[in-house]
Amino acid sequence: MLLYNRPQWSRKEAFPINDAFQKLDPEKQRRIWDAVIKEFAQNGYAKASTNRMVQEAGIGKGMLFYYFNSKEDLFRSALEYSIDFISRAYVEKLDFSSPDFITRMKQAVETKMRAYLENPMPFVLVANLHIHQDAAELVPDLKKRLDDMAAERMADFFANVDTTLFRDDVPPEHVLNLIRWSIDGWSNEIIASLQQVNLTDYDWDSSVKEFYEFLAVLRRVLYKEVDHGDSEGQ
Amino acid sequence: MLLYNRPQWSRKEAFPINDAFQKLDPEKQRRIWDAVIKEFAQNGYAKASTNRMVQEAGIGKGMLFYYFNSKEDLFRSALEYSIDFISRAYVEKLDFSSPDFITRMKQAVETKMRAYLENPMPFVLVANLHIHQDAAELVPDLKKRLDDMAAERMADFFANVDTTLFRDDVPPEHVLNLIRWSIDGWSNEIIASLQQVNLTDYDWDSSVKEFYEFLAVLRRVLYKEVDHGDSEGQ
DNA sequence: ACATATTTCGACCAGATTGGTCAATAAGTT
DNA sequence: AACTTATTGACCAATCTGGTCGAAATATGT
Repeated sequence: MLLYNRPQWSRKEAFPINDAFQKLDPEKQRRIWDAVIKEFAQNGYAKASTNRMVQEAGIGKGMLFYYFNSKEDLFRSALEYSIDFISRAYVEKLDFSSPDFITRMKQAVETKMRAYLENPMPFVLVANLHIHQDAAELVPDLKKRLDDMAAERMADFFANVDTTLFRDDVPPEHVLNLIRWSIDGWSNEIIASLQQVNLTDYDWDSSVKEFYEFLAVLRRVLYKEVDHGDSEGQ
Repeated sequence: MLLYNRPQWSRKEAFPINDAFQKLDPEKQRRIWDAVIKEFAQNGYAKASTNRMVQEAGIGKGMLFYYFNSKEDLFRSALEYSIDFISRAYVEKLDFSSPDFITRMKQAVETKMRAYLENPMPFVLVANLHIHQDAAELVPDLKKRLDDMAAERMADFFANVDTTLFRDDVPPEHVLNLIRWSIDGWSNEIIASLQQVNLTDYDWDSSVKEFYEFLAVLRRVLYKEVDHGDSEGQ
């Protein structure tokens, strides 16, 4: 509507020129996403400020509304981008082939760690969604997609686990919880300590080694006794 | 100073009349604290809105600045109140007399749960302090008091633990971590499920029973084998 | 070289929100 | 009645809000 006599140099309102953003230098895209997602993650939708976003991203105010047409579009795009990244870099790389639950958890936590280090903000946004109702209500479809994704992941995660590996004087669901919570606790502390130390000079090797030792301990206390010879491959 | 010739009906600026607030109906005090602390906990200092506070508390705007003189005073008072409550209802009730780590953890988690249910907002405020720099910077002394309190609690917690109770094919620090993380994971899930269900009709009995079973499992897998006969008293 | 198209900026807008004040009044107290 | 205390919400200047737009810079094509 009204398009016919609108001068061509102002196609702005005609349809979204998101492609202008896509054509941007990837580094700049990343800077913008970081600033935008961080602001939304910290403040939800209503209280997030587009002014602070452009300031942190180091771009002019106009550009944000040139790439995305409105704050609402921007939020939707930011969440879509986050879901895409998490799917691609984490969820789709999960490997449920092993029936050994600890092996599964190990693979999952490593994959998540790698994805988180490559691009942490999407994880933060999604994790904080549930405390910002206004944001979640704005995009019910995306919220549902996320919930479904989480539910499906959970189901896959616990499907076809070989519980006969577990010691049999303890109910298997307790063993599963124990493993889950221990590994969560471990990775939470890693992430917490990560935020205080420079990423580059963090001692990953010794951290990974500790993690493997920790998994071995879990095996020893929660699995059936096994003819020893170090069960952990790689 | 300046007190002598100031008209008595305006002692307002002379010194804080916090006592006016103290004399309030305790229920009203509580309503106000809930609103105030919630707003600060969610938004930090700068982004918290006194307007929203008075609206949620159901009092007139003027009263907030009558009880407390400024937003800054208000924040300080709110954090002091929170620290006091946490100390009184949680930290001071911790019992480190038993050398059995699981017994200690059990007592601690029960105490914290009770305190949290009685008055959750102070815990939320203190837990969120570290993600709101502006708030923490405003009251460096209180921040330090909190950090010291946490450090001291941690130290007491691990002091004089009888590690000979633990199975000796696993390093004791791993056993300690395993217990800590498992119990944290358990209580996190309780709190999460609590937020979706009506508090009054939550099935506490079965939840507590599950917790005890869970502790028994921890004992079985992490402690030395012991002549059975159910070790858990009460 | 020029002309046209695309990016980029930031001053600017009206409307909302900010922390804080204060005159008016309601509720107690003596 | 006289006086003190508690309470309100309209009001203030200052700041911030999402969003616009003209102008300038840059890229592209010829």
